[in-house]
Amino acid sequence: MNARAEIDKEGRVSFSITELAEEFGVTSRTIRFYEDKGLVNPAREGTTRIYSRKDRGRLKIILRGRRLGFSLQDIKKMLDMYSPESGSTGQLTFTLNKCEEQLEKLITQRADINEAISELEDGISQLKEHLASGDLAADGCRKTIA
Amino acid sequence: MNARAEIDKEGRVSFSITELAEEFGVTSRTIRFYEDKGLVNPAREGTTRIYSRKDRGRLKIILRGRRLGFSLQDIKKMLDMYSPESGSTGQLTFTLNKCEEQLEKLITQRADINEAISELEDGISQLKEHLASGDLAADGCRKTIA
DNA sequence: ATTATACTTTACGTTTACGTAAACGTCAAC
DNA sequence: GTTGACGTTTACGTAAACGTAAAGTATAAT
Repeated sequence: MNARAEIDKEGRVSFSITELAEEFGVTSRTIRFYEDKGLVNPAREGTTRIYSRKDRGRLKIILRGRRLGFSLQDIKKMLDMYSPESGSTGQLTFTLNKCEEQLEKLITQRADINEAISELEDGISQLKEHLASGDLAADGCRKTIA
Repeated sequence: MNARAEIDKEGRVSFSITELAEEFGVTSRTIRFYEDKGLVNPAREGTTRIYSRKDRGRLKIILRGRRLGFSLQDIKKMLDMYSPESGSTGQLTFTLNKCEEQLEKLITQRADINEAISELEDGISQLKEHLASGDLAADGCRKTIA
């Protein structure tokens, strides 16, 4: 396998902190903060942080977790789960339990979201009816909604 | 329609703050805090708060919003949307836009959650396999993982 | 040599969402 | 008449997740 076969656009092997910050739409401060909390651990070249593809993947997971409303602490646990270098059977079992727990939380959240979505959809169509029917006189009249 | 026909168990008409707190698993401090932020507005009997069924419904929405990771500010906006007493066409249109915006956010979140769920499910089954197969050796057992 | 650019650490500031104590009112029970 | 359960307001405290200077380092370009 040629090691340098994929070092152009998407096959990058290492990234700077600002590259990742821009790619993911966060500040470099945020990324350093995550390191402070033990969520990523990039290599160093002197003092400068060098992020591997794996680090980049972790960042992706972190930010998705954040979008889902998890705390950084939870996310740290989940990340530790995804890479079970802690080999003992006890650790694995613990990890498994945490995963299942997390899964249940997510399923609950999905249900919540589905409820909220249908309620919102109902609300929206009601609003549209309202606007369609009673829209005869008004100054700030703004109709086309699509 | 007999007005008192439903005043027993589930047909309650008013609630105290601790009743609601216990029902929803929060502290009364939390509920008062929500009032401070304008999310609920219970009646008063003297100084004591009296919560109607409608208030109770609002609380339910608030807490679901919280589970979904929304800020109280966002939740307040959403609540204001659900009750469009603001009659002008401009207000309604604004409300409609906000609703649709919110709907998109929720749909994105649902997609995120679905991703996270399947990844977690994969992770769980892998962990289970690992536990089932490699469970022969003892405590300090550390296997190199892919 | 200096300017520019990107990176670093240290550290105090800020917002959100409550917790927690202090100090008091009210009503029924003992 | 005081104990206890439940309610109230006021107000300081706190943890999480960064923002935001402040001040220095490193490298490349001018």
